[in-house]
Amino acid sequence: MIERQIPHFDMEQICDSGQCFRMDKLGDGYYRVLAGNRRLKLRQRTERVSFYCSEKEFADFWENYFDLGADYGKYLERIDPKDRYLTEAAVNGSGIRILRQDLWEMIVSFLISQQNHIGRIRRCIGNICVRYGERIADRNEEEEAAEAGENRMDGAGYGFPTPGALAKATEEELRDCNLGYRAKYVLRTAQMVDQGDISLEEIGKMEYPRAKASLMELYGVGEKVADCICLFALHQLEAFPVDTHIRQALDAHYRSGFPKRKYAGIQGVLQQYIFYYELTGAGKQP
DNA sequence: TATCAGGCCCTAG
DNA sequence: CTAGGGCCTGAT
Repeated sequence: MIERQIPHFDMEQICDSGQCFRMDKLGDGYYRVLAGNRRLKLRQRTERVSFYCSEKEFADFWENYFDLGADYGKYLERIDPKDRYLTEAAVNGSGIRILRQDLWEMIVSFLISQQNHIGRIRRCIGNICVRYGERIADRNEEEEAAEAGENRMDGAGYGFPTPGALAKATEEELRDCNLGYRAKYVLRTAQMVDQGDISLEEIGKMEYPRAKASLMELYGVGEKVADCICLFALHQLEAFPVDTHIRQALDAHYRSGFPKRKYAGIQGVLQQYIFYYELTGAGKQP
């Protein structure tokens, strides 16, 4: 187990910020995180965080995943105190971090997220993991899960399916996973990637404008989804996804547009503060 | 019973 | 280039 004192880190906020659909509150400060074929349990009490994994796994993967090398105080300091709305939103969500997630996993997750509810998004993703993912739970974890009474098929024992695995699916199978009309988006995109029509490795090296444009060549990926992928997988903090919630917030508080110039390079972080504030904070109601 | 979710595709004009 | 219809499902 690894223990760390981490400023500006709040697992509950990260869970509810909606970047990751495979992260769960287990209660009593415990959380479960699934990423690719990895699985982590952790516990947070105030700023003290315990990671239940080896030093090596922490250093090789999770430290980077949670973006622990970044000083979010620097981002928060740049917020104009005269902007009361943004200041409140940032204080409200000051423990959010922009996770460094897998590119393919984000592509599929945000294809599924469109015009959809969080609960169903999570179910859909769980379904495709169970059906097309690799079994990853070891015996200990299975026993723990059973004890915790979480035996439902939520995909917690499975890794995220590869492009090849999803490319072999049929649209009907994916519809059975409850994807609805998004099934064809996931299928065609998986086939495009699997056949090498588009290289994820290349996209991973691109700067924001080219990466976004390339992602939008994928079937079912529009501007909003591309921005989510750029932000949550490529860690391009200049990406500023505008969904219906952000749209409403912008209309209400930034009639002349969000001051992207002023916040060059960190707009994505601020978008997360606003999104989380609109969803869970006082910004919820007009 | 309608509406609308963390949109996008496609077709008309 | 812009506008608008259609799309799975289910929570409210």
